[in-house]
Amino acid sequence: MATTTRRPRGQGRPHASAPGASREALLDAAAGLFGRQGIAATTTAQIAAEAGVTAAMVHYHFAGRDALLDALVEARIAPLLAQVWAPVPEGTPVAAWIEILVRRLLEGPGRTPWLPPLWIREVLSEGGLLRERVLARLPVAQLQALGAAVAAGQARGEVNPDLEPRLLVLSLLGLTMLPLATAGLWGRLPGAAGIDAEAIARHATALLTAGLRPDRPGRGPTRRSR
Amino acid sequence: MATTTRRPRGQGRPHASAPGASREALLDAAAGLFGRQGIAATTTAQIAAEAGVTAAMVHYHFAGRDALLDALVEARIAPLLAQVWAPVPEGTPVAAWIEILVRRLLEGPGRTPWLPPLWIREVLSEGGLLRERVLARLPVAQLQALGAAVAAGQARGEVNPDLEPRLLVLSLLGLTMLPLATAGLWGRLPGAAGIDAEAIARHATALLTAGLRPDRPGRGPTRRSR
DNA sequence: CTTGAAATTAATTAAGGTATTAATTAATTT
DNA sequence: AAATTAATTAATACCTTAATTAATTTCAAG
Repeated sequence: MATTTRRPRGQGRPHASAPGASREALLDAAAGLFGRQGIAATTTAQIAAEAGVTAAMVHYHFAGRDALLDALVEARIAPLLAQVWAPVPEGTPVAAWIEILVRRLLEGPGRTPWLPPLWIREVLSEGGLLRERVLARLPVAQLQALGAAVAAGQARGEVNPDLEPRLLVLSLLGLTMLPLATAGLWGRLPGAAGIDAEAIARHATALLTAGLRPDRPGRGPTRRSR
Repeated sequence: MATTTRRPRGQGRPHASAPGASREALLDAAAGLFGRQGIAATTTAQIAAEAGVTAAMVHYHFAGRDALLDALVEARIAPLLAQVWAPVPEGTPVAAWIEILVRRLLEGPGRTPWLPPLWIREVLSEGGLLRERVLARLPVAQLQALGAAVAAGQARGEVNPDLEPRLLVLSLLGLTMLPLATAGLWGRLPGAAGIDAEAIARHATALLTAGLRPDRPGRGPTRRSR
């Protein structure tokens, strides 16, 4: 829990520090709590406490609780989205494209502890409170381009024809963000310690590349360098 | 919205109907609302209204809102869990086992509209309100048996060695429950209509079987009979 | 220095939610 | 029948939370 310097602050304007510091602190506190507890279960008082200010500050820096959500998407989530969906070189083959996306997902959002649970819960889940706001910022053109590339690959016989191009991105999320979001869960299942982002990346890539089948039947484990 | 006969009911004990009817109605209403809005965002008053009774009934049939969650897990979720994890014949090969699980997931939980979102949001997600309750009912032995079978298959060179056995079940959920839970989302993305449970099953099975690669390079689409 | 704007806390208010109790009617037992 | 138990609504007390306002302190510009 927020190990910020929590000396009880008196009333009045505080001594000069980084400008906008408390605003940033509120956004960070909100992101963390939302990731851990979900948005609906988090009160403004909790956010303020974790940020080291009072609840009134939420209404000073933002118009209210709802506007805080807008600001969070704008300031913390949109940049990560842009990072993942940055353009790939023209003509990148589908398999390579997918692998790039997996790597980016695990290097950006995957390293932001609050993001995977927040994404799963508040964007993908039915009735999630960030759905509309994030939906409006999805890079639709990029998504469609990937779908088209997959379909083209299928037509040329280079991509598994039983795959549904429009489900592929969701599968990607299911193989990366979902395991990350549930990390706290399997810690309590017997014998499931020591699964880190690297393991998730290897597993996801392996599954996407070859499915359950061995890469070349009969070989030993392929040691993936890093 | 609950198309039950909603004639305003007077005070006092109602005329005999199915015994325990209002209790069941409350559980159904809770499941539906929880699936659509999430647990934290659903009030007892909403549940009661959808069930056609007053909020006081929640405290009559259950000890309170919290005990309602226990009852929901017991009466509505545990049976679905048991159905999915019913034993498979001794010695079933890994690939077939996985395919059985995919089919069961889509035929049981997958046909229960409220379950996928509820599972994603309240079981898998960090801080989900059903986590502890469901965790206590997971068929740990079954899960471990599957993990062991996968590891054995890898040792014999029959299963992709880069897969992480302990992540496989989660991957299964990511390829089945997650797309179902987000069905409401892609309805609003351009050109993504008409993806039903059948399509999800085909996509998931294809991905698990062969990954992105065509089954036998150069062939046309394999028409999967059903 | 003085004055107005900025950043913050404390205190208050209003809305909404859960749980509780009393009253009411139907069913069951004696 | 009479008494008791079961199922239900209505009213309300209590608590939590979001939002507002007033007071307080610091900063920056003339």
